[in-house]
Amino acid sequence: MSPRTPKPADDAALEGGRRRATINDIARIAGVSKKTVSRVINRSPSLRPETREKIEAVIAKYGYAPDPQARGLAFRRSFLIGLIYDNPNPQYVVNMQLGLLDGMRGSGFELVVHPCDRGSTTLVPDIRAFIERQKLFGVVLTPSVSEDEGVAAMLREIGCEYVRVASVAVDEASHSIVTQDRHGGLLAGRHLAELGHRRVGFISGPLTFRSSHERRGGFEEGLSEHGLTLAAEHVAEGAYTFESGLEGAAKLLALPNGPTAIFAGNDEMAAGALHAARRAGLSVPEDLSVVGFDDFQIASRVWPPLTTVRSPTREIGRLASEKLIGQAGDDKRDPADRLPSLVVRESTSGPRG
Amino acid sequence: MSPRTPKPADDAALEGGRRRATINDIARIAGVSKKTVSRVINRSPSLRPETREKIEAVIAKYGYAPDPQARGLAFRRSFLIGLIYDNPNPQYVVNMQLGLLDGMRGSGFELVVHPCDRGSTTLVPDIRAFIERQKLFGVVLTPSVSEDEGVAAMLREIGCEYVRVASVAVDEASHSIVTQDRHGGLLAGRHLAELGHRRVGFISGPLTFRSSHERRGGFEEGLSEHGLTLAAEHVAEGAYTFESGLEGAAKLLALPNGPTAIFAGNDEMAAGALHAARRAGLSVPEDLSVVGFDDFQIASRVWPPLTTVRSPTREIGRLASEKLIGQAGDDKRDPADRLPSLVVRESTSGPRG
DNA sequence: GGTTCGATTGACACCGGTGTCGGAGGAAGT
DNA sequence: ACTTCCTCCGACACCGGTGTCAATCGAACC
Repeated sequence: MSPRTPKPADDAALEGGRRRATINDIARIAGVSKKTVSRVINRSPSLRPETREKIEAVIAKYGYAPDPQARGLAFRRSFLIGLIYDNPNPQYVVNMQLGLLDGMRGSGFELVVHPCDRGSTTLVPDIRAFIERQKLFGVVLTPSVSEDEGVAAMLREIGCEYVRVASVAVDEASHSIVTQDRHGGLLAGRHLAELGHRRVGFISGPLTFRSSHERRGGFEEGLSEHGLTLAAEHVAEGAYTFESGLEGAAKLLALPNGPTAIFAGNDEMAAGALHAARRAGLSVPEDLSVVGFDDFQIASRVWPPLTTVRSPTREIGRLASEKLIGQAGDDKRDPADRLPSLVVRESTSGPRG
Repeated sequence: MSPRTPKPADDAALEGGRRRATINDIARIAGVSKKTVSRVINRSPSLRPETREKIEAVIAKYGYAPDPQARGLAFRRSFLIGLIYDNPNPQYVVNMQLGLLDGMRGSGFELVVHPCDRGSTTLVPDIRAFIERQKLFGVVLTPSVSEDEGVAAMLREIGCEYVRVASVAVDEASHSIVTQDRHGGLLAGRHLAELGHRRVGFISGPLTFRSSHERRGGFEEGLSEHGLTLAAEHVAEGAYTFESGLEGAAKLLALPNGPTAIFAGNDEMAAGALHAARRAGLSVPEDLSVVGFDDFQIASRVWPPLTTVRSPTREIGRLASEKLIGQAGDDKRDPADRLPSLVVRESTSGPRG
């Protein structure tokens, strides 16, 4: 009937917690304009401390939190972070998500996931539509989409914040996080060399992945520290899949003077190598040592448990989201936490005899 | 200088694709009010077909898509779906996410992930804050949070749409998707009985998970079809973890007249059972048959590859999101697709002798 | 032919925030 | 005492949609 509901009724709902407070409520109760409340929310410096405190008290009392949608509408930008990935390994994806969420906690941002297919002809427009539709604040890209320059160019063009996680610096420092895969490969190479192996093999990931080259490069570096080299015929090209690891290892083991140790580009392929060894009647580690990469769950579930390189995926994820929302800065943690490390289990030993 | 920028300049940006069209642009160009454009977006029935077509043509020409934030603000509800989970298995989580995205494709909704800890004392308020902050359209809950009545009560109280994925109907049909774990257990029981085993063991998941009871119940049902029963001393309580599977199996294998076959509540525990058998000097399947549940990657990576029950997680996820956004209905797929199925590999055979 | 009525459509306020700009008020300068 | 300047704050429009309600229109009615 009456043109406007009387305010007291609204306030009752507010007090009772049946209605969330809005900026108007806070402004009215604190006796200021909504713009001033907005200034408190956005940490504007030009505010008298008393005013700020008065408003903060009211905000605290009513548990007010600004509506991200309304704020986003006015800002022309949402408070959502997109994770764009094409890595099919579930554990990688989940660890990355957990890390991203670690870095976003308490920031008011949310994580929206967006798997994609790098082989798709509509990759770039699809990602673009995703970003523009939701007016994403920014995106995190992981390998191998993170290595796609077409996608990166589009992101720059539309002015979307982004962080690319990759095994080498594929972009300027503010836009990339490097995973130091080379260092991981080096640890694997050193380990096998130190155990006394002379003939070692390598099963690479797909050559379209930078990490394949980095892991191999580091591996060769580790070997060379001990005067060893990686013979070309002892390298098999895999695809980061179990089956490709099985086939690659089978090929190497069929060689007349094959390797006594194999470094596989990831745990999945190392598990395949274990199966290949079993089929060839070889026991691990006595007849063949195997080293993996990632230290995902599978590494400790297979038999024998895999010696592998642990990659700090979750930590990397945390860094990525912190960098994206500009909360980086005072990172007091040891940078060594971000380096891959070697986890020695039972799949490696010195060569027989 | 001038109070308003002349429109022509804006239109140039629009034509050039440098500016996204808004409802105002469409209305102006189509020569109608924005409210009428809004009506075509929302499929309002009271619109003359010619008007609708005229507007749709303009929308198509400019590739207009409504801004979810603005729409959400007016609707007091976002177009985000939350996935709330506490299942620590990466593959489960990723498959579920993929399934949810399958069901949401083209609907304009996005998926926001929210892992949680069911043991936390602030579980309910945390989830509530998550939902209210983003004004989520709805949420999907997976085990075991999906079985929490406190969470469900809160969801009903705040009027949030939700779908609970669980192994039994924990809520009314419109709010739950049941995974038929009992049927999966039955397949495992039948399989082992048909192979000729007489003494079989079971390693359960945590008793706080409904699925633990369902899988066991189905298993016993399958056994009983062949006149077998599950002896109480042949049951070990696990926790769905590799280690608990290892310990549980070790306990059963140490029994004087232990089981010749073990059904583990999931693949992780089955992998643990494999390790326990190896440590006990038993070979699988000759001395011990092992059956898992889930058919995650690990099942085919261990040695011997596991006979296991495949759960259609991705399919379940698709159903969940379709139900949530009300796109269910004409599902012409075979309902049998949603039933667990048995995948026979090399970890099972008849008992020795 | 005037009236009634349902089907279409538009004007306007509103969702809950932010940007712009101008005004009030006190301190400092002359 | 009168400017001048700076600090702090509010009025108002706007972001891009939707809800409400009234206006318009042609067809059907008496």
